[in-house]
Amino acid sequence: MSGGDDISADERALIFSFFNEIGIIQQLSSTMLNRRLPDGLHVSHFGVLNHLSRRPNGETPLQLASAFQVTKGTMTHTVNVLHERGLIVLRPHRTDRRSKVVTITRLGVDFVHQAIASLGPSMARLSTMIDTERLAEILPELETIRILLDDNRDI
Amino acid sequence: MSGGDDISADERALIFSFFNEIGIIQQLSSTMLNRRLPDGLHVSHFGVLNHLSRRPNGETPLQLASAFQVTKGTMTHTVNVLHERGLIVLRPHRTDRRSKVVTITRLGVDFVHQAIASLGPSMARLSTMIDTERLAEILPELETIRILLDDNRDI
DNA sequence: AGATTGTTGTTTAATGTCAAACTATATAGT
DNA sequence: ACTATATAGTTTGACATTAAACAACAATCT
Repeated sequence: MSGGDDISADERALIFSFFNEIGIIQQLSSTMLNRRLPDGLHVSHFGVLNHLSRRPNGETPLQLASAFQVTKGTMTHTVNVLHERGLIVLRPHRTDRRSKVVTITRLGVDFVHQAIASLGPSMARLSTMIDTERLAEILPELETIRILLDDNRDI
Repeated sequence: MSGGDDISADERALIFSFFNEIGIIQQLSSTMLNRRLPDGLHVSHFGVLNHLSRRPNGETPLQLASAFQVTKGTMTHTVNVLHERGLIVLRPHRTDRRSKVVTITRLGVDFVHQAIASLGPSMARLSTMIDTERLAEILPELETIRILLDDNRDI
């Protein structure tokens, strides 16, 4: 009886619909990307590599997990896969002996380029069909919602 | 060399960012919903039940798979879980003996109501933080993109 | 210093999902 | 009618992800 759960059915339906669309788009896009990615790699792997390719100093597994909003266990698994394929290097952290630093290798950079090339045609076709200006307009809204959800994980 | 894959790095980054935000929002929202859903049920189960609660005549597994953009095998699994828990009924299709019709049970309807009640407070807090008018504005854009991706699954 | 609490990464078991092969029925072509 | 092709649902094997328990180290408190 502490109140706060009064919400109209319309609003609830709106939020449900929003999350539903998000879920479907995610499923369609990741399935599409997974099919196009070289060598059986998954979107999650590509995402991490792409992220690392912009960070020459590397990041810790926990930073990666936080960036992609997956659990630590998931990132352990992802990092292992990338490591087994020689796409990243794992080094002990300089000051914190609990931690590690993940750095992308030459091979990893090459893979990112190759993956982007593989996705190129699909991206090009998408960009002709999607109004990318509209996309640019709603992207900040999505970021806002993402940050909001992130900050209220315990909700 | 058949052309068509000329796209600016900016546009590519935009599309990547979009899909990345979608993925993170999906992960955050489904994690949040999964934690709040009663009896260990998953968002995918709730989604199907909620869908069926609006369709008294039921739907075939394939229609459900299409509505949620998952494979037939995935929907077989989801339907099995719901069936084991007595939340749906499976009947043979009237005219097509390959097919089946899925209908929600009384228990299933109750579950949907219970789940919505469980999610109520979270939804209420979200609706105070998110600008729902903005949400309503971008929802059609998401639908457009979803339909576009759906129609170009082979891309 | 010593004990408590927090943080980083790993491990384990369970589950959702996919792709591909398969069965059964339906539809189309001849 | 017969054959070939298409469609609905299932099964199998692989894998990404999660939650929870765990080990090792760090930070804090007294």
